[in-house]
Amino acid sequence: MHTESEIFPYTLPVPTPDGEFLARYSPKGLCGLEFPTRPKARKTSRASAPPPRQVLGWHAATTNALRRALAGRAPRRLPPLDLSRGTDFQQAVWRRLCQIPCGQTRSYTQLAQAVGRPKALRAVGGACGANPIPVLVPCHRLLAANGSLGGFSAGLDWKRALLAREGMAARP
DNA sequence: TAAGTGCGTCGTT
DNA sequence: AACGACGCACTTA
Repeated sequence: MHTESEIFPYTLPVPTPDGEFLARYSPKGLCGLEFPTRPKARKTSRASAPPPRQVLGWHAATTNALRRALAGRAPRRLPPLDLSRGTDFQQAVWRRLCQIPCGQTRSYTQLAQAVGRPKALRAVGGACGANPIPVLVPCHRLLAANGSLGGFSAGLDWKRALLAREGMAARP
């Protein structure tokens, strides 16, 4: 018997000029995105179970959105994002991140205020580090209060590059 | 100015 | 109970 939980998540490659990202799909939508991993063997999608039509549609949206985001342009349309695996606090942070327009930045403090926990700025950093869909959920648009980069799970080079492509300059 | 230290704060493990 | 993708005050060089 095949239940959804046995088949999902589907993992599909996303070829981009920056390398091959990996997109993961739950029954609800895109639930994970991974930066290109260096030399190793690619984690392939389950060959035994071809993705349903719906997932392929989502994946097309993901591919277009990601390529556009990597070029420093706002995606025209996003696949449904499944952020349900996060805590309430994390989901609140992630949703708020999605409201920061391309080409703009906020501070960790500002985001903490925006989710109604003005003193939880450090926890906001933690939530960013747990962001399952980087780039499309733009955690790279959060900078430290003094304008410096702050941190980035995938490496500060990525954060710098993403911001630069959006026309943002990181403070030396 | 730049770099390092200490501490408050709070969600997560 | 310990640990951060923070921020601020303060000390040193």
